[in-house]
Amino acid sequence: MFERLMGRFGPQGWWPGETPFEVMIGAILTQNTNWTNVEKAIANLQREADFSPHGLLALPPGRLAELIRPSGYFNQKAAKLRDFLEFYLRSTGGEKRRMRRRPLAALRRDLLAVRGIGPETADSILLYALGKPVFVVDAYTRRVLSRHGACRPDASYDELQRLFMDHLPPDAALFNEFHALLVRVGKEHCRKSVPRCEGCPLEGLEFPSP
DNA sequence: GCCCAGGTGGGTA
DNA sequence: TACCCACATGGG
Repeated sequence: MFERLMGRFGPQGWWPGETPFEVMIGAILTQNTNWTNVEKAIANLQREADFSPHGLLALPPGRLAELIRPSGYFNQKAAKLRDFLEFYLRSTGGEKRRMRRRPLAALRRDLLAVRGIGPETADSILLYALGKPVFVVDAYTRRVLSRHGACRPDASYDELQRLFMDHLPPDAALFNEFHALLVRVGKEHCRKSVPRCEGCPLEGLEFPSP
């Protein structure tokens, strides 16, 4: 799958964010939301609050919600962002590299304990912000794989994650590209409304039955 | 107007 | 565990 996708689309250059911190904020804001809407919200935060953890946390909660309005679910996401910012400051204690140095399993567990961070957001932060070899599963991953008979349509997050991580080397660069490519092919060929994958580069691949 | 978008947490049985 | 639901904007 990876070779076919890479051959068709080439490197995707993910994640679209300047700093690890920006990637983390983007990971929360993009939950069930189009990335272009997230870009508007991030632009607002950069313009109005210098995009620093302390700067964002210093905003009145209502103001924060107003700034991220374009990303949708803005009231919920404002509360999630504040909870995450508290966690971020606690975890780094002013020393940004501290989070990256922690053992992976413990860090993932602590991320999942933050209100508003579920498995996909936690793993996106681990992989795309911190460079950890963790495979990110999302709606596209499930749809693309089930369309091509590589998993059941109702496969769980952990099940899908294991499918990749048990069969690939723990390589963050590989996981980064693979997930981004799955999103790309999901958008262009395995769309929800189009049951046929017209011209899909994965056409004809065979998988062992689950 | 309608569908969709890089989910998550709370409630209920 | 297995559903069901609220949350919300913006683009095609």
